Amino acid sequence: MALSRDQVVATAVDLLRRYGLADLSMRRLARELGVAPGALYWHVANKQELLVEVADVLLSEIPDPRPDQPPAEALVGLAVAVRDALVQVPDGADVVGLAYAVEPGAARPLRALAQLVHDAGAPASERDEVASLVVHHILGSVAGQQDRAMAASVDPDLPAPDATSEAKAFEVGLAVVVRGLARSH
Amino acid sequence: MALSRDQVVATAVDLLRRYGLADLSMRRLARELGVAPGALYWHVANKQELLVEVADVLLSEIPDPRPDQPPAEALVGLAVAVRDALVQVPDGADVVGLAYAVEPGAARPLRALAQLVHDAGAPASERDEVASLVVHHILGSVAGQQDRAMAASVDPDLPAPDATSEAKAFEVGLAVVVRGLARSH
DNA sequence: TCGGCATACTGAACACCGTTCAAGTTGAAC
DNA sequence: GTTCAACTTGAACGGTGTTCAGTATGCCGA
Repeated sequence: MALSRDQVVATAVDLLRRYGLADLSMRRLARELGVAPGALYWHVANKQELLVEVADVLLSEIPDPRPDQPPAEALVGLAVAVRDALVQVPDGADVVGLAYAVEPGAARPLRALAQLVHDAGAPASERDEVASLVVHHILGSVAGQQDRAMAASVDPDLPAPDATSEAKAFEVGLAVVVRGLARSH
Repeated sequence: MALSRDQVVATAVDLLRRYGLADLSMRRLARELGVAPGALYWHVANKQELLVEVADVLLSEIPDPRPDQPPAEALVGLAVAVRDALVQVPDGADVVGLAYAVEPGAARPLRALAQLVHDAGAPASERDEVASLVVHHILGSVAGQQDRAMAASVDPDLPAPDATSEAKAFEVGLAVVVRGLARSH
């Protein structure tokens, strides 16, 4: 059976999940699919486009927030959910960061985040600015935790980061944002 | 005269400033110094270490905040100064982001930022968490602006980002953080 | 003045990378 | 059975970070 774009993207996601971004090369991906590297370029324009697609898949698995919660609570819940989804994936923050730079509103959870920022008190004119503050906080937190984990695995003198307290630290920053949001007008 | 570590780092900074991270390869750097690539490894353990040093130089040029301002104002001023310094350097956010991941408190301006976060109302237990929120906001904002500029230069249909309004957008998010920081009750 | 020695550097190689493209192979429609 | 598009190959182009045996340079004690 012929290769399909979806198959290429799905295998890329799998490779990322298992080995991280450094091992997600076009050549490695082709080998995994039993195909010559050039074949990938029939289905995908270049690696960057592929990674945007991969980011979409990662984000698409995050459920929508429940509509019955107060907005501030829903905002925190969704931000935590996005963070949780991305820490599981090696280099998840880098991949999504790239995609977010290309088009910030492409993925549904990120659009929902912007909406909740508005509902939680930001005027419409500041919605996207504050949403990107939250997104950067998520991506920075994920990248930081993963970098520290990586550093600790290389140099055993360094303390391995604890997932729970990293998550707590993230929520501290998030709470400041939510508080600042409530005090507009 | 023999090469020195400082000379290697300074030339790396220069190359970054002029051509960006993609053109800051060990080979290119060696060519610029009139030396074989292997020679660099006498002065620097690897590229990552070099980039951390480069980030230090970029940040070291940022002046300390004036001590007579109210903390919230000083915090905004310093954050804006750091942002301003980094937008001038192609891929400045990536380079500093890498260094920040390795050791968050290495550069003086970032330590000062954490101090000001405390002065502006964060309890000591939340100082570093909120500081990293601000740092991620800075780096995300810089990376975003530069990515959009890059995208616009490739595809002329896209709007070129306006530096002034990008800076304004950054300050909107920053203001939310500062507001959330001000002592509750 | 000579030998020895640390410092500094070269040249070549290793094992990769993303991307392009002429030429080849399929498989379905006519 | 032929034609035509869809798809794939194989080979190449021009890079990348890093290693390391060997070579040169300059200083220091004898």
